[in-house]
Amino acid sequence: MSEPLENQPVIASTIADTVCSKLQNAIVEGIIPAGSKISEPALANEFGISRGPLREALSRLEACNLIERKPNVGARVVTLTRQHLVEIYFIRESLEGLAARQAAENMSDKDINELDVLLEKHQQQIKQDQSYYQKEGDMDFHFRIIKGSKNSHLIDMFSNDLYHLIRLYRYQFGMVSKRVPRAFVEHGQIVDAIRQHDGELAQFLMSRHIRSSRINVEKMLDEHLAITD
Amino acid sequence: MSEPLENQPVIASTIADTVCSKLQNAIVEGIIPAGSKISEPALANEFGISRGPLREALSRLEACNLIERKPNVGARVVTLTRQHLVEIYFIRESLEGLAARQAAENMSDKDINELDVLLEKHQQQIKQDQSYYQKEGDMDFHFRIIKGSKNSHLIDMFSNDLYHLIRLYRYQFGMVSKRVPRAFVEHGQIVDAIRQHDGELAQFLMSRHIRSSRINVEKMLDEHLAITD
DNA sequence: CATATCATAATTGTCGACAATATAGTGCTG
DNA sequence: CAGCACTATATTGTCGACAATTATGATATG
Repeated sequence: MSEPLENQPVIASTIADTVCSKLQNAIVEGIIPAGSKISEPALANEFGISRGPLREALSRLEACNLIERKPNVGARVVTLTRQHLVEIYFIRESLEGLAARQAAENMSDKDINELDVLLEKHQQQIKQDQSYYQKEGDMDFHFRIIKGSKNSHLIDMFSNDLYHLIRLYRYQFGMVSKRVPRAFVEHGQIVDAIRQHDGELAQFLMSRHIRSSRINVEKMLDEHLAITD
Repeated sequence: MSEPLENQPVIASTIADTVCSKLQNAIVEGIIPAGSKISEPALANEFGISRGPLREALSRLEACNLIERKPNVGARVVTLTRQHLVEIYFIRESLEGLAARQAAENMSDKDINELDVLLEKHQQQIKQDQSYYQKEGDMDFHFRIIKGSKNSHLIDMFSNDLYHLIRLYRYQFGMVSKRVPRAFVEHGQIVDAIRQHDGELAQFLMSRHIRSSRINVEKMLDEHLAITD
């Protein structure tokens, strides 16, 4: 982590906000490695700010579960474990199922058309840069559905917590999956269900989509661990 | 809010932690009213602390969605709305369904026995103080199931976010429901399903349990609003 | 009288220093 | 040489003061 953390794109108003966003990206991208200790004086110095706003930023990082803090000891970037990843998948299977259902009930035709546009864009991306799609494109789609649910608390939970963790694991475990084409097809099915305002079907498809993804990831992790160990 | 906020029971290590807990209770119990503005100097003074740790506490309150903060403007206690409450119920229906399923899969016999004890205790409480049961007893049960899932991230999400919001709405909207006996029976059914390690059934029962509760609350709110408006 | 403008006051954001706690290293003892 | 105690160092927690921003209120103007 001897890299320029202080120049990373972001638009915010308070220093704590800015720094928080930069740190989020830095952690997700591994510039600050998982499990590493965070020194307040060092970081504050690196950003050229005081420890006050830095601590505020750390508070928010703790809230989105990117770091863990112990009183009088300090903060560490979370460690990535298979178990934690699987836990998140189960939660997503449940929550995004709900999101899809409510999206089918609450999305306007305009919203849905924009979803179509997104899918089309993704279809192009897949041919070019599977890695990018897998990291960000897929996330775009899922987040769009969440927002489509119009359930503001659900949207909040995602934005503050799961969003960053999902990105974190994607970047750090970053394994290219053969499931990308299949997943893309499933996205299409989900959008179809939403278009027909079939909440039950959308929920079923989304839950199964994420469940399949989880099983795939579990399999890949098992193989990978079997090799590295 | 001219009441003694500073003497409320809590055990923690850092000042920010202590104050955070006290504020959580104060907000839940309405000592600091919903929607009211929070003055940092005033509160810090009331607790006899500096603004530093107070701001740290406010950060955490924001994380558990008890207050909202705008940069350069300040913090307000969240306002309670019917829509928000319903959103939370949908999320609970989804998440606690998952929790019940995983609890059925992961709870030990010892855990389940303790659940039985809890139910027995509740049976006594119902006869004595329905109000207390409805506020805290019911919460105890649901939280116990969450913990039983052994899904640490799920437990975290509840502890930091939903737990306080549920209590908040219970206390502030505090309406006595005729559903208490019925709900208690449903709790028993859920425990039975968990005892048999029937995850699917436990999930179904828990989701339906919360759905029923939501519908009941919606009905009561409609009636109540019809009267007050 | 209502509205806009400006000066004042109050509140939030940020900083640097001090106190309390934990970590690291050294020396001592078995 | 291993393990423990103690000292020294570094880190975190807390405080009070200053800077930047926003809210308030008085005055002037249409």
